Amino acid sequence: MELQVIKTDRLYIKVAQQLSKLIRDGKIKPGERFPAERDLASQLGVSRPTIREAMIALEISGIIEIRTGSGIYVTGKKPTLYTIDRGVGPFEILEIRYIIEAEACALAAERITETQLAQLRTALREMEEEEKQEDATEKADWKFHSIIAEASQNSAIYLVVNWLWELRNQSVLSTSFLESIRKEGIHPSLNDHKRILEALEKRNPERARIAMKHHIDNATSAAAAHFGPEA
Amino acid sequence: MELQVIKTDRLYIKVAQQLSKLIRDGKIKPGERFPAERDLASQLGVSRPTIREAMIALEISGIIEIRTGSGIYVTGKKPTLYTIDRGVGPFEILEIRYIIEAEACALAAERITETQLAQLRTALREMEEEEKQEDATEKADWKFHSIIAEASQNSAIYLVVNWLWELRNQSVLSTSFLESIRKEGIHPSLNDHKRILEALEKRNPERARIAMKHHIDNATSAAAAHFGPEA
DNA sequence: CCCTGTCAATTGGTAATACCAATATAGTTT
DNA sequence: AAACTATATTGGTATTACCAATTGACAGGG
Repeated sequence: MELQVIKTDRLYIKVAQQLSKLIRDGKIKPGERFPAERDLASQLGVSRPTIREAMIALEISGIIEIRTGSGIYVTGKKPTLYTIDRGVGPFEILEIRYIIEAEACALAAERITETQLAQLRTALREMEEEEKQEDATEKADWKFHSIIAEASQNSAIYLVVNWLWELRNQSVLSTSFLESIRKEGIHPSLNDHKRILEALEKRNPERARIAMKHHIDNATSAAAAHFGPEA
Repeated sequence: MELQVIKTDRLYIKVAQQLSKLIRDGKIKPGERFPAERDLASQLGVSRPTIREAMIALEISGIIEIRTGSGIYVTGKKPTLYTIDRGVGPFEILEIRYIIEAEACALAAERITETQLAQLRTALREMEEEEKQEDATEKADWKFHSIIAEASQNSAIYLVVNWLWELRNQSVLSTSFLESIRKEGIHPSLNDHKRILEALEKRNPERARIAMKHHIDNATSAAAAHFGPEA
């Protein structure tokens, strides 16, 4: 018999759970602002430092955004994975994306809804628009991949894929790497994405898997040609 | 031209980065205790609430453990992924593990060191010992899979695999599910793990991939037989 | 009527101080 | 040597204060 350590949750954790429940229940919608810290403290019967501690937990999970002098806003983002010490290199990101996004694509081919197909078409059009701009942000590219992860109907896959994209965008190493790629005119291939979409429209898991692998292979080759494969 | 929002980091983030650097640099080793909050505040020239806010960030990344009345200890864990709202079901965990751990195993077959092979043999022996106990915790099972993820030499894979295991152990739904499985005498198959180890010893990626897929298939079938596949 | 500038109120950021509760350590007693 | 007690050290939470950023209201000028 193994005894478990009795550890009561700290107050800030309880408060954070309560506040995230307000968001989950739709009481405070994306874009809306929380009551001020002082008001929340009063309503919940806790101190302002405790509210601030709870807000830190919510902030780093990504579901709120804190703006000094303005307020605390619900981002509308799903809670994301978070790591403080990011030492993941760009090729490691590509390698794990090759593994996970290919299979996510195959699962999506079986499980995708018509709504999600329509969303993918929209994202593809946005990518076409983005490509005309000089310093596009690849928001549409991320959206495209995020919809596929969502269509896999596995929330762990969804969380991990979005974390990888966030990692890719936040990492100093990765962003300077991506900026160099952009300057050299290397863009995510629209043709690759069109093939992915076609495979999903045909609900063909094998073709979807192959199309996504091909796409990430291309991205990896482009990166390797730029930096060399050891980066 | 796209303007970027100028946003300075908050003080607690700067402090958290500094403190995690102390750990990374080996200044404070696993098991060791941080100076008291009051002392840290004095040394860093910030207030105690700011130290506490920074510690919250480190706590939920898993690299420190806070014990009331005792102190703040370095856990020795690598920073883990963290999500507040865990809605990932046990079958979703198994599904993504099927995807990622199989490929991690194939990569490990190419990249594993003799030291890691020795660590795997030790973990296997510990699993044998654990199986004799009535309420084993599967620590050795986790260790076995964690070593393989590490041997893949992809830190993103390592982070995600450990996050999945932590998710599996922390989720209320998953732990009650695992407890039911344990009560019915369903244990992780030692034979499966032996086959995985053999494939890694032979440095055969294809056999390693197949062995890991077979193992997770077996775990999924056992779970499905118990709960039904919609859980 | 619209735009700009100013001021005050509201908001978050950080700090200092206080007190409570949990733990650890040292000393005393059995 | 072990057990018990007391004290010091530690984290947990709260109160209050002040600073800085933002927002909104209002007034004045074009």
